[in-house]
Amino acid sequence: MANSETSADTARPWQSYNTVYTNAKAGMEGVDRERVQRIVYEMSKGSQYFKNEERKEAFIREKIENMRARCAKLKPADLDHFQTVADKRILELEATRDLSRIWVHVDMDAFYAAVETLSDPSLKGKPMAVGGMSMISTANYEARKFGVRAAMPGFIARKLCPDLIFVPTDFEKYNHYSSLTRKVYQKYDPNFLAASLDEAYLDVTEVCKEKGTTGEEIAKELRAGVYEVTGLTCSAGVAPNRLLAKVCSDINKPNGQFVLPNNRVAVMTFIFSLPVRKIGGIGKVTEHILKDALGISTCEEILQKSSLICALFSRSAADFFLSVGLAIGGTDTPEARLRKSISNERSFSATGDEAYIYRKLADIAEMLSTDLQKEGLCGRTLTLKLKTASFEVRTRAVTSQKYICSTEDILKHASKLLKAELPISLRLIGLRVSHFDEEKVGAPSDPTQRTLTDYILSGNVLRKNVGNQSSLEMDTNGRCMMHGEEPCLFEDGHQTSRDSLDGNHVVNLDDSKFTLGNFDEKEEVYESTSSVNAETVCVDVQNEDNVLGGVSPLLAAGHSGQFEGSTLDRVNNVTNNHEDVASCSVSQKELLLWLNDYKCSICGIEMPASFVEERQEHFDFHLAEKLQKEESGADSTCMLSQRKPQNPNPKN
DNA sequence: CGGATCACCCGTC
DNA sequence: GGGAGGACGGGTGATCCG
Repeated sequence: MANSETSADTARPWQSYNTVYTNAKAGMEGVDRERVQRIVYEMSKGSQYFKNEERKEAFIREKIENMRARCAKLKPADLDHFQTVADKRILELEATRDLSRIWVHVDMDAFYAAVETLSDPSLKGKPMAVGGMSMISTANYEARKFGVRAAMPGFIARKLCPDLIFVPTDFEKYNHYSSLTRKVYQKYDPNFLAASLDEAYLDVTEVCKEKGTTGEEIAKELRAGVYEVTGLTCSAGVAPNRLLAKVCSDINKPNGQFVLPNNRVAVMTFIFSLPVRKIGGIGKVTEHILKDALGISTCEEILQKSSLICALFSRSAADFFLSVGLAIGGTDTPEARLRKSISNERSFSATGDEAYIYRKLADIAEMLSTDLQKEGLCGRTLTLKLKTASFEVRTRAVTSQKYICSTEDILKHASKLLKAELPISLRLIGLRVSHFDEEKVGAPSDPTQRTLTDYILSGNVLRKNVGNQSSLEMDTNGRCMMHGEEPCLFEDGHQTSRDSLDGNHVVNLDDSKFTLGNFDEKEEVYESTSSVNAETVCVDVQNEDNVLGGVSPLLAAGHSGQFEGSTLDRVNNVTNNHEDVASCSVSQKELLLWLNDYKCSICGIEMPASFVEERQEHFDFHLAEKLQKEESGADSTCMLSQRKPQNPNPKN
């Protein structure tokens, strides 16, 4: 073994190579950690990738040093002040606690691998991974015993487990099984949130009441149901909010469940012993920062060091951490959110060949344009992403007046951006379009758009008087994505949507909830406990600035920006969201048509989710039908022109 | 000074 | 034998501009 690189430990250098692959994860019990770490280290060291990891690591260490220095400079008076701030926030957050809901988080066990085993039973019992030499998506439990894990490059996995069988990914198959599971979820919560193909959150409060049963029983029943229709096992967590449910589903994995009762003592006991890393939204870096800058490893320590949290982090970040410490997470059914960007990127073996690079760029531009047109979107901002041969990532962006979506326009801007970076040796090129027209276009109450929206919504998708999403799709961060419709259309029935922080990630849901719920009436909880009003916030800013002025100008600036930003955002979003609703992309509404993600709500035809293009066509058909009836209205052209797709009458 | 934009970072599956 | 993904959203600090 070589031990040149790291200075920390001369005998066992790999011990200081912090890889994510040795984290505690389901199925990792009994893994020879040291062996895994050593092999990963030896396969990695000296590579460009490894060097880049070291560079990043050094950067984080520096950041941590800065934070420690800032901590050290805090005087007792400052600490007092921040303790006061923290205590106040904790009280406010505590007031938002809602223990009345029962949430279930369902997580399929080694989903892709399990599906592959289902279609090829000979794989059963053998170590297997879905993915290729460059990257593994999922490994089955047999493979995990060797330390093989998701997100690990295949060639390292093979070294860890020479008999490992590789199976290429097949998303159509996973989609199919995913939709089968969702039909089961639907029965327990028609508004369930799909977090990914293999994960979902269900609010089973109502169904528990109806059936006079417990969350535990429901979870058992639901898992049995999933097994029945798919032959696949899953695990579940039952808890009063999503943040906790997610943690709980991991506890008895695979094919198990864990129930956290709806009482404060149980919840607090549970959260206190939990390492922060278990919380969704706290990854490797944040864990590292909390640990080495603040000495925080468990959730309990977050509360113990709440003054430091408030002193060092922005308000939104501090709020997130504090609510984690309090085990407060999302209990509402969040509104659908519209897509904000769309992107496409590809890796290839590093090259400096300009002709090749330009060709790749053109390919990606084309794929991106296709995706945009599929969604009927155009955007003003184009971002070029490059990863150099040394794994350094750069982004370069332009924003133009015009909304673009054609391959030519994209390529034109992208080439310009790329040109400025040449000469360069690259291993990845990506393009992203954002700043969609939705955000600007459309009067708040354009009658035509309203009509169309109503039309789509009226497709019998609505169920209970609260929440009408046929099924919300959440993005990878646990945020909710389209599929459903917009909050302000059902404001009246949707009052539950303003608890503090969504458990699944740091902040924004919180902000958007404010705005979407729009703060007129019915603000019981927040009104009294939190500084919702712009005036209050501004006063806070003044105070903070004054105090902070003597401590850390940098921090003070950060704080004030934060406050003002969020205030403004709220104001902006109130208007924007109304506009969004009115002008929401037709295609983004498309899924409203598919009951149970399967059956057209208008004509009843059945079409699985994987028939993407067929569905689009089918939707266009209904759209055209509808538009023909209504076409007399001139306003509709405005909308059609932005929405692009193959509608009967694309004007300009 | 405030808003818009940019660049970069983090986290998730 | 070398080889470390793709897509998305959010946060934040810097900088430019009017």
